[in-house]
Amino acid sequence: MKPKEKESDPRWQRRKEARPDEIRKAALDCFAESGFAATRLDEIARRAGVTKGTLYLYFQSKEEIFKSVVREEVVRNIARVEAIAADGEHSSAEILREMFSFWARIFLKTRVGAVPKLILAEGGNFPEISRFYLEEVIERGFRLIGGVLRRGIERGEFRAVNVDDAVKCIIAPAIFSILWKHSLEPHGGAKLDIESLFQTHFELIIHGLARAPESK
Amino acid sequence: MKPKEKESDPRWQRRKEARPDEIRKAALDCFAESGFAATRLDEIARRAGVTKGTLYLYFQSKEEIFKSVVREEVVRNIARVEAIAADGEHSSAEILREMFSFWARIFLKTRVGAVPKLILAEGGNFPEISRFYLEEVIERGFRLIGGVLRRGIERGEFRAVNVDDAVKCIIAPAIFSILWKHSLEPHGGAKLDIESLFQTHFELIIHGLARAPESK
Amino acid sequence: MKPKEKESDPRWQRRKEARPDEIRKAALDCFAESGFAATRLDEIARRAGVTKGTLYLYFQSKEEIFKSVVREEVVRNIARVEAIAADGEHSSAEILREMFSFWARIFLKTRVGAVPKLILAEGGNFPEISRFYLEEVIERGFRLIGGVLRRGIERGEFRAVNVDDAVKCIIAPAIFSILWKHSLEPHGGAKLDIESLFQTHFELIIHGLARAPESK
Amino acid sequence: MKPKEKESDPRWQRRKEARPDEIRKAALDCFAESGFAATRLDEIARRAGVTKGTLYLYFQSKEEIFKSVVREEVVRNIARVEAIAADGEHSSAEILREMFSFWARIFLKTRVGAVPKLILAEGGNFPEISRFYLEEVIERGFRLIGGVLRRGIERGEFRAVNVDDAVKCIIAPAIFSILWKHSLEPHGGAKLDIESLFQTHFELIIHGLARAPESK
DNA sequence: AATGAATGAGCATTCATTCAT
DNA sequence: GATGAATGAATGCTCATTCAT
Repeated sequence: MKPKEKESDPRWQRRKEARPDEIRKAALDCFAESGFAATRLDEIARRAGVTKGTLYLYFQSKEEIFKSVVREEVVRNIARVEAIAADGEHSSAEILREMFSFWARIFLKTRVGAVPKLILAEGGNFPEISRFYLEEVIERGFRLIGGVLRRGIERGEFRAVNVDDAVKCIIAPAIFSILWKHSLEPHGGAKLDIESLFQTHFELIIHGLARAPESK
Repeated sequence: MKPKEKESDPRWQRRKEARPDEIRKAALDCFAESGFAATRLDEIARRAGVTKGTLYLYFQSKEEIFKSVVREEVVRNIARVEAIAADGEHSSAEILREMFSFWARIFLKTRVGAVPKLILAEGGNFPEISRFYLEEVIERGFRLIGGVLRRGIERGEFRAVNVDDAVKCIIAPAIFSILWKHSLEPHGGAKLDIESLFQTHFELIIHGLARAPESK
Repeated sequence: MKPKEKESDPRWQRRKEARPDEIRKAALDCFAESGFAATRLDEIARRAGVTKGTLYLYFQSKEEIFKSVVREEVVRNIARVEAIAADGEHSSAEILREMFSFWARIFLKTRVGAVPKLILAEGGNFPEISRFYLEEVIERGFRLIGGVLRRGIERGEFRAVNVDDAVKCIIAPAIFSILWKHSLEPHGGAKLDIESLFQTHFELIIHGLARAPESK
Repeated sequence: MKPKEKESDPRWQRRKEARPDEIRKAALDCFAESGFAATRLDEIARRAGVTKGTLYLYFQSKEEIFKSVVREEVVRNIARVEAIAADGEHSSAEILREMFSFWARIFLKTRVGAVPKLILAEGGNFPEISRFYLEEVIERGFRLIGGVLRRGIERGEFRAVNVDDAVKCIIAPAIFSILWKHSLEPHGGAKLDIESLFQTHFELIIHGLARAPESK
């Protein structure tokens, strides 16, 4: 036995810290598959490799698990997007493209994409979560993209469109993508070629936004 | 008592036919507000002005009510959109604009808008419904818009974009609108000005689609 | 079958009204035997001849069942005691004796005696119940007996003792009796001869222990 | 770290012996406040300054803790009461008064008073404890008081009453006091003036209510 | 056709108990 | 001796579904 190594055993240290994360991971999987209400704590526990009681060592309730998942999986990505937007060297169009690219990598290739779907699907029953998500994610994201658009308009890169609306038009296909991926594709929807969609969307938007320089 | 007049009372006859529709109406309201899982049959019955037992006279289960609501609310709108698309006189851009207008009128101003939200949010738990909706509504809608786009490209009105992708880009803000209206606006999201959003979207898309006629 | 007799079938009518009462009866038995916390809803349901779900047709929660039992079993006896006390013809001593007699009949011969025990045992976890019982039963009872004592003192029947204290001294053996009956007698305590105890108590209270030295 | 000094540290040695007592003390507090069922081992451990696991070093189960508390808190007081009763010099009335005084000091001013309440309230679920308490405390106490009464009657100090009943009448207000203090006073019951109550009780018992009509 | 009382399987949550360290 | 993470059986409560009337 190795009772003394407790502190120094790296496996132990990892496990101890890892437990809540494993639970969150399992929970995200379950929530993504079945939604909040339809997810059973038994199932989360099973996938996390613990028992139901253990969940309550780390979280106060099913709802707290949900909140924690949302916070943990989402907030950690906000800063990254903000970093992209803060880039001053590239053209506004390139920044937009980079943001799309990030979105595609993070939200479409990982299970995190389920979070926005969850918010839309069941946020109604969790007003607090909705508000939190609205403030911490959506409004922050809108501000970011709005900033890039304004910058582009000021620099003469873009036409003077209604920025608030344009932001939504730009984001909409990204939202559409994750909903499609999570809700329709598994049930017979045609496979979505995200790269192609974003490429086309980017083209449309840029052509739509761009001042026709030589026109006139 | 007047048990005998039941049959001959015209009001009764109308009611008799109307029952399932009233239930569907009540159910749609409930589903739209709370989602499928969180909706109680008690509540549907209450709003329909009947008792819980009565629901089972017309529907086999909660799930069947859900399916029926989706089917019923959907089929009645398909033909209308197709009629608009079939219009051969106007320019492709005008047809698109007209379709947006229809969407705004029907899906955003009535409870029907809840249906797409329901599909996206909880379709995962009803593969059959998802498949039905996919085939009967989404693919049909895609084909419609895709047709208009191809027509526009053939006529030289639009640039030669990837039609499949462009369809999604065009539809996405409409989807976004109903999700926002149903899931975020009631919980603190800024009020969405649909008219303005669609106007901006249309502008962007048309500029994005349009061949710069004088360029070159 | 007799589908038409629903209204006129006396058994049906009785059953319909009787359900909550049957549940209360079963609940009182369970509570008396095991206390509030240790009583299982399954057990109450079983004894009432219904299922667990049925309990919730008539009561909102386990606590509400408890409250209802207390109210129903206790309040209905208050008026009777008050009627006894209102008697103006008999001597104060006779009224006291009559009250003892009532107590013995009701609280010691029926399961109702468990109620005070429950209050004492678990009232701490249900402050609302404690307060209710205190106001509706205890203070009302104290006032009644206090009234008789004051009447006796005014009439010269009794010595001028501290009425508030005397009330408690008079009631105490009655309380003691039900606690003994419910908590000790079933586990080996000697069988309590209530009649004899009350007789002795009455004697003691009226005449005291001390031999009146100069009398004789 | 100082693992080696453990053995030699006098404070530690004391602690070592004190552990079970600290646990019992904490447990008594909890049981007194919430009753047996509603008391959590977590809470006992917290108040005893140890962890839940430690409880199982000293006691086999929650029930064993309960039993131990009752036994420990009770035996230490038996001899004292017997010493009082053994007094041969004073009058029987004075001995009774002294016993009341002891009761008031010990059972009403310290946490020990909770023990009788626990027995009465939850003894039903612990037949073994009830029997133990009955034999070791109650019957012994009854014998003591009964002895004093018999002595008083033989000496001509008291009237010839039924001794078995009289013992209960004498003890009842003492029981009543601790029940009131523990169960009703904390939830809105009027504050009990024990000194006054016992004084009145003593008076009543010794002299009774009735004015001795022929006395002088 | 309509009712609504009754059902019972299902689930989140609690907590006494265990045991590896 | 002491810990505290982990357990899992137990239980109050919900709600879709049934069926006698």
